[in-house]
Amino acid sequence: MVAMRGPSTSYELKRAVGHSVGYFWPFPHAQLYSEPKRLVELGLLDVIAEEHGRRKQTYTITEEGLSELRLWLGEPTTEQLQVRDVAELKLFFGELADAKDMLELAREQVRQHQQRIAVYEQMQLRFAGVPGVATRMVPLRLGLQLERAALQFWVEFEAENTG
Amino acid sequence: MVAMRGPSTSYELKRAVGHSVGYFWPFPHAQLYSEPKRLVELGLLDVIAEEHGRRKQTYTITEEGLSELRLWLGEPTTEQLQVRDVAELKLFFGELADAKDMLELAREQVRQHQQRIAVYEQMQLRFAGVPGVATRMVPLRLGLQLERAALQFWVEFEAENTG
DNA sequence: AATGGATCGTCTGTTTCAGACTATTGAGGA
DNA sequence: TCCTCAATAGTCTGAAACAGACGATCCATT
Repeated sequence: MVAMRGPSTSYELKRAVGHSVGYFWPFPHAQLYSEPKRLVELGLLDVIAEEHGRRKQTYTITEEGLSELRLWLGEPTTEQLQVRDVAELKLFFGELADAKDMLELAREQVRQHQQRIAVYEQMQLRFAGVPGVATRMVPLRLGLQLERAALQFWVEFEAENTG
Repeated sequence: MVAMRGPSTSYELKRAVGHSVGYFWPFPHAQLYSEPKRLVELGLLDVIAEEHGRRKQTYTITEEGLSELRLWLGEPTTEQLQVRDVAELKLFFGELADAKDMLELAREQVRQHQQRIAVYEQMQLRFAGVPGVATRMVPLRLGLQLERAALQFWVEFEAENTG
């Protein structure tokens, strides 16, 4: 996260993460403050303490940090994709639920996924022309694909279960 | 989870969960032992202590538990779908990585998603004819759709970044 | 009798997480 | 000028989630 935009403060990271990774993999901002500290101790980040009488720490990645990062990028990825979706969880109990409830669930999911897709498409548009950002948009495309797949599923489900 | 199959032990749940929800939303089995206890205290489950000299607790859902469950199923679902995928995370740093590494990442992802899809399709086939299980297969379909979307993405990505 | 696999369950320590809480800064209006 | 409010910057706490080692037991084979 750090390296991509040059030196950053935790707050800046928080914002950057907020509308990128954070969209599909949210995590509490407090970690954006505690993690850098850990990484500094490991020698992977440096602090460029500045202005404002000690508040506002700016971090840069060190050479070592960068090579660690690249190492990680080159490692095989064994973890499976995880999907956490309480809607899907509810689906597991479909038999027990009111048909009405499941239908409402589907409708709501359709709404939410449509909305999310709209947001993603907005982002794509906004950054479409900007040079250099192109590669950063790649993960967004995956997110979009997944959202669309989910949307399609719920639309079908709704159709099947409608009167 | 409990209600769908009638009274169960934690171990049975562990297995059942293992090849259903657990596929896309894994969690440690220890919770399958601690949670029921909590739910018993809340009056949502009953213990049918049996045989084996006190080991092996069998749980049933109570009337109250069932109505709580139904209540939950009827509640609006506000949580967004979460996707945790370290491959996608790595993609965010694509600029910094070796092109080679990203290509290998893509290839590996293609492999993994194909394999996962195969497993899901197997499951679908196996339970295709079995009566009563039909509705239980619904969430699987969503999982399958998502996997296919991911696969498609990585295939495209690989194509774009090859030679 | 010994092995080993499936069953059954506990325990420990670490991470993650949600979200409340505190401060500071800077811009704009009364 | 002073006030207020939003944005910025960061800490803290307690609760859940998590990984994974560990301890038992049962049962079928060798």
